[in-house]
Amino acid sequence: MVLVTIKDIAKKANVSISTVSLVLNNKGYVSPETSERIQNIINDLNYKPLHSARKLATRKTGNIGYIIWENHFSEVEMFYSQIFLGMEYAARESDYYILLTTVKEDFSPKTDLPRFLKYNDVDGVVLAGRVPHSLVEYLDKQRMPFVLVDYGIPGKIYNSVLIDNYNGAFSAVESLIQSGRKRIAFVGGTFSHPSIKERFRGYKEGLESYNLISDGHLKKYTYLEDAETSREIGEKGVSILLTEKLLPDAIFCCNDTTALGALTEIQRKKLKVPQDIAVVGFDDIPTAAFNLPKLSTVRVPKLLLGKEAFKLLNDVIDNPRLPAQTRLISTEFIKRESS
Amino acid sequence: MVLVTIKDIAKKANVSISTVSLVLNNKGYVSPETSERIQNIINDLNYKPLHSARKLATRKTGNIGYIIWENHFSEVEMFYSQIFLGMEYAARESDYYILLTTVKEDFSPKTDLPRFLKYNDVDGVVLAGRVPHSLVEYLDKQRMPFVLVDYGIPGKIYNSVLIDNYNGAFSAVESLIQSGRKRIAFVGGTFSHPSIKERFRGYKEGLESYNLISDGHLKKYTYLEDAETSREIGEKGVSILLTEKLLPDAIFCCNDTTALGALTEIQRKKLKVPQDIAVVGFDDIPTAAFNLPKLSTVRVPKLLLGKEAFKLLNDVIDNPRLPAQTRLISTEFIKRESS
DNA sequence: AAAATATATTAAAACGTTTCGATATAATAT
DNA sequence: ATATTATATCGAAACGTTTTAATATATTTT
Repeated sequence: MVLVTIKDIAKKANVSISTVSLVLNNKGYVSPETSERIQNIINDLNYKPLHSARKLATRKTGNIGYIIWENHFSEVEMFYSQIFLGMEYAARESDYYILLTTVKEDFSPKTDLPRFLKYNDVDGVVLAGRVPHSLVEYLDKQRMPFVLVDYGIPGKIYNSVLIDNYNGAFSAVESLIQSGRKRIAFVGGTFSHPSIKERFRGYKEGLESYNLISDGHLKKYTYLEDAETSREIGEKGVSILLTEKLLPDAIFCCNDTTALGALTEIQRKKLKVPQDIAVVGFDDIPTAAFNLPKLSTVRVPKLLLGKEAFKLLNDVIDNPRLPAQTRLISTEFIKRESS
Repeated sequence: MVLVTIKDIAKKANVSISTVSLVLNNKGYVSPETSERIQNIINDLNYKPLHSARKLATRKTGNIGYIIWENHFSEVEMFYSQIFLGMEYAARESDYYILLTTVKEDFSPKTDLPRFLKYNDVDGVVLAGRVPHSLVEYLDKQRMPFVLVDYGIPGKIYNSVLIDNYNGAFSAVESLIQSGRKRIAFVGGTFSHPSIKERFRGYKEGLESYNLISDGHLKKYTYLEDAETSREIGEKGVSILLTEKLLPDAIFCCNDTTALGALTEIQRKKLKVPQDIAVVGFDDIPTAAFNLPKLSTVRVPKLLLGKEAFKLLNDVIDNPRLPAQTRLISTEFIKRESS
């Protein structure tokens, strides 16, 4: 027998197809005895309902899309793969499959639409990280349920799962202060990314609440470059900060990648970490723990981000008219060797 | 109008559903005029055939699975994500979606089968890297078409796409020799992985063909540890090799991760790379280019691996009785700062 | 005791395709 | 002119589910 169908089960159980379908979806009324009998036969014959038939009947696709910026998947970052994995874990408890695809920086909805959107093969979409605004607008217009992860578009409110960047940064700075650091610098990239803006705010207000921010502090001890975050930015930032007469004694970087760049540059300048300068990052990418010295950082629970995004998306799919909501995921400061 | 169906197209074009289907799949005979007329209407109404209906009728799932070992996805390695991306690119030219999932080390077919296998939701599977043998046997027994990427099972011949590890290693060693190195060491991990075995063979025969391998050379200058490759192995390997009276002047590592570990340990011992010791890795993971010094390595074209795996799997799906074949992907030596 | 409701099961329609075989005409070979 | 073959189109069945409405019986409420 090549394929066991619902018909086979029905025949063997001496019931109609409908009844089998009812126990399959446990809907409606079916007596406990019949139900059990059918269940047993299903197990015996190892029957699995054919997805495509089911989808055709229910008019669902059973897929959800996961879209990230191509560079985020190609480059060093494991960040977005972890979010995906979190989603995949959550999806395993459900009937959904996740289709992962990437979009290019210069995305245009006319020409570059991911296949699963073009062919209507998903019931909803998760977008992680910086992502083309035109894509988000497109989804919104099409009334395709979607959730943003670790990103937001200024002036717009969408369903999203965000990192508690502010408190994460605040606690990192606080830890530096408590270990005696006084001149804490900031190195960061693209301010257009709201996460980074928030991290900067956490940094600033952390200093303020300990009265460690004098006039001109930010001017002296802040290096911001309007580019995608990278090791280079970290290196450049440090080499500029180290020209100050009064060296910073700690650097808070907008993420781990930047922090790793900062570390190499500091070491290249023959300074000791953490003795001369402490460094802390943000994200807790795997490399952070392997680096020398091991990088102190703010851990972002990536799997949880993915899981929460999946759950939120499901809520949105089930109830598309819900007002947009934001779920905040909190972080944890991890003290290692660099601070 | 909520959903455009083939019926709508047929009605508007004054033809039968069958004819529309024929142009959709360009099969059978349909006059150029009718065909064009139908095409235009399809475009006008932006009609997309419903996947689930199509799948139901054709008895295909339209999916292919991509399975990797969980650690390979969670850890630092971007290697397997890149292979996935190569597949995804190739899939975009086709009708297939790719379902990515991970399996655990202690996999058992009874309990841990990926959903898409359990529910028969894929037409074939690509397995990348080290992967549970029981899974491969299961697929083989089920006659599920599959392709191994960068892995093989001793004594078995399966459809696979492999890296030309031997020649890659050979050329790396050759390059070291040509830049004057004489005492070239090898540091590596799990010999149970056939790729590493091959890399070792390339290393050894490279030395032999230049007569650089004296009695006892391998004993002195080889560090092998039977564990998953890691930075730690690189560090440990170096710290042991550096106890030799006659220090090696170059180290060929079985992959970049190991090489990065080797580099940190060498630098920790206050030796200069490449002046005192040259280091070369294998794979060309993104970090290799960002490290200090930049790591010389053997580039493995990961996207190509993925693409080729996808193509081979398609061939196997179309013609399941084909004898198993192996496609070898060649590498390229990338000279950077570490050699 | 009748009416209303809860429980249990089913037949048949619907979901949107592909494909097989039938039919009809046009072009080519005998 | 007749028989073959190539071209063009279509009707109807099939793919394996879910769902709606109908039917029948059992239980509860009036």
